[in-house]
Amino acid sequence: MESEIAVKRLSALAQEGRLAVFKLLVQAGAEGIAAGEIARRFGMPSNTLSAQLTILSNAGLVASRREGRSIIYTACYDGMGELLFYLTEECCQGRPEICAPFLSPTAACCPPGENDR
Amino acid sequence: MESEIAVKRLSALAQEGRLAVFKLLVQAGAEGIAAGEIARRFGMPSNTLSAQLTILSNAGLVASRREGRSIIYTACYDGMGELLFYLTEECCQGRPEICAPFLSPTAACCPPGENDR
DNA sequence: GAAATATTTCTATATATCTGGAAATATGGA
DNA sequence: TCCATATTTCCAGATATATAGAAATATTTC
Repeated sequence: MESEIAVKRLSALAQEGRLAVFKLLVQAGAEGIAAGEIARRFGMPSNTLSAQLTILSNAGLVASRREGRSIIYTACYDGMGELLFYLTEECCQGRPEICAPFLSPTAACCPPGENDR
Repeated sequence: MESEIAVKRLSALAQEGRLAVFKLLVQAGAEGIAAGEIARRFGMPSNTLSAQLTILSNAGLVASRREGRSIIYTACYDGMGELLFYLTEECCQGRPEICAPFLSPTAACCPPGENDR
């Protein structure tokens, strides 16, 4: 991953509201949660939340799909995994095999099939 | 970890310059690198770098020790590990054992003894 | 097609962050 | 003590981010 993307993802997560939203979506799994429902849970105006979701989405950390009138957001586990890998890949004098094999971008956080976008 | 600390750490890493400095220190290991040497490598004014290091330090991502006239900075692998754990701990419907056992705060990124503060 | 619901886009204001010049502080050596 | 080196602190201007009101867009239902 390029550092530019890593910074974008880190920035997206570096805010109380967005981090809370992201964690909620991470917990929610593949089913996801509608934008309105998220706003309701956090008592946030819908337009404010929409801006937050756009930032997370542009960073590749969440995805969305329309379902009727609602737009359902889900966490992108792959995007998260790539970031975790980037943060640790060159640890220990460039010998990532020591500490980060389990963090490889292909090692999905959730069981296969559960986190397909 | 409290979300406030997570946000602080994410914010600290969410900037090109600081992320590069942090990765450099992660690669450097326990030996660390002097502030001046870091500034030289990145062609950064010393006061600008100092501000960046202060932010990383306040976030608990780097530590420093004085050695003669120089101040040596090192990565805090534990602080990093805690953050990674926080980001993944409630993944998969609150069953972290599925995806994050290897990310536990006690699972050091580097071999034991190499990353003691 | 009109009304209700869900979400986004436009826009502006407030707030926070980034950067580096200049001065201050700390250490080591002559 | 005086000077050179290493780093930090103070400060201010430029830039970026956060928030939300109002209007616009999209979808379903009647």
